[in-house]
Amino acid sequence: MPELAEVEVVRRNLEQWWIGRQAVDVCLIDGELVDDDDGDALVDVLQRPLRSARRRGKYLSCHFDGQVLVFHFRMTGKIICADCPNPDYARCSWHIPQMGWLVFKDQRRLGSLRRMSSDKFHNYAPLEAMGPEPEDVTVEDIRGACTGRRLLKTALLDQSIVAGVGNIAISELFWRLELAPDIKCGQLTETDWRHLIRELPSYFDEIIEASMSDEIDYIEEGAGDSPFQIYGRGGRNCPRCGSDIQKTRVGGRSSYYCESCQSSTR
DNA sequence: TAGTCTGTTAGACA
DNA sequence: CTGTCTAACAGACT
Repeated sequence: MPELAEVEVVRRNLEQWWIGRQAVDVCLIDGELVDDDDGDALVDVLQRPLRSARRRGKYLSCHFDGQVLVFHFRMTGKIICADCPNPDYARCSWHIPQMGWLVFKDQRRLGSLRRMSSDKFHNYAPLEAMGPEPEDVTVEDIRGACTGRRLLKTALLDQSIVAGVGNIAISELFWRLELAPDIKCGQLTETDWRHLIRELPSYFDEIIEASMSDEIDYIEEGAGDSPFQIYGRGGRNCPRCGSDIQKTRVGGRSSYYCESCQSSTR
């Protein structure tokens, strides 16, 4: 569940489920989740009242008095609300009375959970290195960070340039902007740049809205329809012009695009 | 069995 | 120095 939008959905759900409450029980299921000697400290922090849940790029931070827990979900991590502490792939669970078990699930176990003091959090290196959020980024921020020969896709996936953009967002954004999947930074017109900057925040806003669930049981994936127009829809029809959606590889990752709308020659 | 996957990073290479 | 590619992480799925 790993792009900005999905992390933001988790953050909003945690605000509903957890803020002002405290867990009365903790199950640390996967010992490798934390450093060997830090399990007890993690269990202690998880039982303090949650003060706030914040997001920066794809990072989620949970703030307690004096302590912070920082999650990164990588490819398959997520936090759900369940009625037991050990559903499949659970790595750590904590029980909020009247609410249920909050479960950090992570099928591939690439995600991470770090505990640190509030002081340390304020200069936590991975967050310091993070570029501006999509709503704050400017044309100069992006253009200044990449030369004309660089793939736009690669530049946008670089978290130090813009925070939170993932591989799905790239396909969706490029389709909205009618940009070829392998367009280089130097090939964008002034208008393209302006549109990109404008579309970035609105894309995420829309996906967040479409992905939100006010159910207390936060959806497992796949239940509803995909909010995506292009990603994962190879062979189907472009919602705009009806042509076939193609799948290709750019910058080592899959890109979906409409051959007709997103022509390479401009 | 081989290829794939919403992420990140180190190292090889051009 | 720039930028791209691959492998690795670890596991499930097709």
